[in-house]
Amino acid sequence: MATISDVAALAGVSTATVSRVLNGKSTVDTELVSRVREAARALDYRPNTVARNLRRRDSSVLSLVISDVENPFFTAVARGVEDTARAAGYSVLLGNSDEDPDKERAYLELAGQAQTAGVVLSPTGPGTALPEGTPPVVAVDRPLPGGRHDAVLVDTRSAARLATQHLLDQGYQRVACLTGPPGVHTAEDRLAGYREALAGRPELVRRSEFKAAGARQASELLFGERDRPDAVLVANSAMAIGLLETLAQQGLRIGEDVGVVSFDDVPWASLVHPALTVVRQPAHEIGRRAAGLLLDRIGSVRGEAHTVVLAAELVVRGSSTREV
Amino acid sequence: MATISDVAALAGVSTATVSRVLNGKSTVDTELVSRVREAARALDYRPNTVARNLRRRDSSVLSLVISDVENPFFTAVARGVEDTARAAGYSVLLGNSDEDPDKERAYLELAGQAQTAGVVLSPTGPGTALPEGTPPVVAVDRPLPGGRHDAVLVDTRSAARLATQHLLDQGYQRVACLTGPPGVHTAEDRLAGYREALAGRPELVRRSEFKAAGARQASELLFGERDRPDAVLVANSAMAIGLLETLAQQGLRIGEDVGVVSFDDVPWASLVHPALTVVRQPAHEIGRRAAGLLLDRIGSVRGEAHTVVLAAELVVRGSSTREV
DNA sequence: TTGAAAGCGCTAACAA
DNA sequence: TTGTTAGCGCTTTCAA
Repeated sequence: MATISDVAALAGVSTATVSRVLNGKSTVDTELVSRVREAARALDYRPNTVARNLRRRDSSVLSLVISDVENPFFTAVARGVEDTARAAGYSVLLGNSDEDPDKERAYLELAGQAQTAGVVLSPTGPGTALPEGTPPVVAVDRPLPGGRHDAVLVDTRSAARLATQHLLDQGYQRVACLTGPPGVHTAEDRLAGYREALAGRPELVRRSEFKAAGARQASELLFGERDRPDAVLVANSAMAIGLLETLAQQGLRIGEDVGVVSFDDVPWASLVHPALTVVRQPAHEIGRRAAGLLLDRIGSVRGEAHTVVLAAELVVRGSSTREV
Repeated sequence: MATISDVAALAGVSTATVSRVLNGKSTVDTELVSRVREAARALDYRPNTVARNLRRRDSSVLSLVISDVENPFFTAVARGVEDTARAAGYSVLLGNSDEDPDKERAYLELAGQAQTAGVVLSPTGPGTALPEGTPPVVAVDRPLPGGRHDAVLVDTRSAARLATQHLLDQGYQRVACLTGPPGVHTAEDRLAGYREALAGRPELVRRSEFKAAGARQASELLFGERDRPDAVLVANSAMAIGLLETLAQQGLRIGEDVGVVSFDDVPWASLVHPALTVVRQPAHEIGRRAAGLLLDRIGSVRGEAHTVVLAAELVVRGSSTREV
């Protein structure tokens, strides 16, 4: 690979001039500009971004640390981040923390050491701490403890309340809530919304990790008991899979025997029968807004932390009604 | 952030000694080792990987350029890559080419300029060219033209043949193939397998991009014609969504009226009714093998290109049989 | 075993 | 407008 000195030598100028031409800084004689351009082309020169970043003490890559790459919600967030990052000339380094605080920490360390310009992070839990040297952070989906950081969240509590209320309105009597692990903000928030809607009715709560396997186990317990629920609010789409598998296995008809509302609209929601009623979160927009906030923060270090709270939308389909 | 000089100053040694201690190179007096260690801890020192990479002229990050982050197949490949990369002390820079050769090129440029140690790439198409300065590459899912690069592929042609044969064996008469864009290797391969199984019977081929929307359009055309197919082999899970939506809309019963086999086993395949018969590709293993090949290649620059071809498995469920 | 010194490729003061 | 020079933070000869 040709270096800047090779280009300078071929063009008969100093490396400083080459740098100026290539970065469009200050003004350079048009004659020299074309000589440099030509030399660069002739040598098929590409600037070494590592060297550039070292010198400039920043870079044009953002880190994105998410808790589950196989979750379509986070995948859509990632696209949102990538889209606005790209438009601003940034690229995105993705890390999958897999809900593991150790992995999360490793990726945050990397973000700092690798001179990443900033990070979009969906924290694994309340224990998330930012290592020394971490660049500006925007939290998504879940807030960072301390509230000193920008965040893009969803009003998932109201959504859970509305969803639960909807099930009650449809005549379901024993509405259960299948939510995520204790301490995880989204899990607690959805649970809180559920409780609000219940308004004193007996509650029926089960927890598992945000994966299909855990939700299947929890569902089996839930429906193995004497006082079965006749409706379930489930906290994400992976868990919905575990729940629906269990219902099918037990011969329970969705909608008719058991009303279901799941968080996250997924492409297959309309393909199951009856179609799945969901709480649709604006995942792509979350990513776009987060990247936007981060870019602002990188541009000018203003003080206050901004928290953007987006609304979720209840999309009613067949799984939450008996009038099929 | 503390630098290596700060540590050296505090420990009363040279930066060279600090470097030696931190990298475990050559032998350093135990006394000095502990002084350096302590100084590093006191200052909460973290090496600047950018500077290190510049000097060492390599790095411990791999690039992964895939053609669609929202496709569960590629997401699973990504996990495979990440898992083995992490185990070897590498991290992964993800780029989403979105089937766009320009984006792909941009990410490949980045991989080279950012001194990435290697790249795992699912090429967008036959036009994919590697820019000057691209590190070692291993192709996944689709081969790179020229055959000079390592690749991890799936024998998708045999799988398509078997899947088609299975539909014929089940008594379907007019089997159609809904495949990807012309020139895309996987699209052509699956089509070829379909044709082999047809063995002279009239073929019925439609193409679209590998997305739900395109497949829906194509399906509408396919089922709007006089001579409708009574079975379809569809080339990926996103396209399957478009197809199933169309069938539902037209009131056609899956399995009974129209047999369906789709590529890629997805979590929701068993939730639709009847459950979806699929060709299961070992996505996670593809990722693991690709990362393994890449790490080998990075370790020692041996000549020959290796191509690993993995088998796919037909998983028969209800959508491809009439005996529901 | 240790330190001095050079330099990875680039950018940014500072002079000219 | 251009070139000279001094680093960014680290690793690695080369001497001592």
